[in-house]
Amino acid sequence: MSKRGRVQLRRIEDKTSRQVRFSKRRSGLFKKAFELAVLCDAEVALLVFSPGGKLYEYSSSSRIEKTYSRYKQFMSVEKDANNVNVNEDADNMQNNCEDSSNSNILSDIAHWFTSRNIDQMGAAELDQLQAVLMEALRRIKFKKTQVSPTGRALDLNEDPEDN
Amino acid sequence: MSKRGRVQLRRIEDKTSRQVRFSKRRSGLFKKAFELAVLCDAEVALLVFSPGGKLYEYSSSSRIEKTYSRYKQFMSVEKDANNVNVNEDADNMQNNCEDSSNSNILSDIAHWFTSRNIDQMGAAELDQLQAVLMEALRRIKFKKTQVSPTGRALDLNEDPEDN
DNA sequence: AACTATTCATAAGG
DNA sequence: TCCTTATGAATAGTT
Repeated sequence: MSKRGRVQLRRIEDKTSRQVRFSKRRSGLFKKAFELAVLCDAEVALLVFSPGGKLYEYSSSSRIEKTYSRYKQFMSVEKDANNVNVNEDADNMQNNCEDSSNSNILSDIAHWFTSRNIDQMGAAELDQLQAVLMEALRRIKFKKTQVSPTGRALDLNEDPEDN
Repeated sequence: MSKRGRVQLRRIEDKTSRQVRFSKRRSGLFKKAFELAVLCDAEVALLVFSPGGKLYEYSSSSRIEKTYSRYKQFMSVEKDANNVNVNEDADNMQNNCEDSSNSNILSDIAHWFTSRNIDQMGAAELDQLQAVLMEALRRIKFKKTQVSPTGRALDLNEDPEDN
């Protein structure tokens, strides 16, 4: 008997034993995830792809998507809270308004995309999404008239009103 | 000394010990997740919300979003495979292709929006984002010609065909 | 937060 | 893949 139990924390090169360890550790991990959720009343979502590309999932809530939405929302709130007026060089009231409108629109779109699949949308939702996307495009165009980081001035189909 | 280590698999009622258990088990779980990813070369994403609403996350890939996109894609492929032709009135090969392309584009856009703030993008990124949005709009329009759940056919006059 | 008795997870082998 | 078992790891209860 050689030494058992010890673990070297690096990728197991032998394919067979990697596969075996994956099975064992995967079940252990999912068990722990489940226990954490039950014992501690936590919301847990776990996604695992095996090296072979097979999917294993666990979610303490009804669906992974639900937890992921909560995650996205959490992140966007964090971002909004941290990001308050970072880039202030050539700003004025109007500029600030533009910027925060951009952020809101982006959040809205991100939320749209993650909460719904386009394949499941009806005509009304498609209309709404289309409107939001077009608005986002409008803002991008506007933004392009404001900045030209690569040096060259960008052509503008909207206001030639730069900082 | 009473019996140690033994676990009853149900919610811990005492708030303090639930909190303590949560901390301990959470770090154990994250460690295991990390080890599985490294040892077995798996892709792992883990989201945990504590009962108090605090977020803990781990992803073996660069971002949770990436793994989630893969998950969505996996699911939609599964769905296609299991569900062969469920809503099939006017479908053909091209239709199916369109649908899976939609999913991919949505994931990409969602990822864009959540990983970057438009205010921080340079011209090149704005170009790229604009292209992606326009492609999304194109697909929405295509979709609209296919379905009209509310009865009416939808017109499409907007084409932000410039840069 | 640190300790320790105990249970749990699992590596190696069959 | 499943079973066994020695060993290391995790952790519940205590301080």
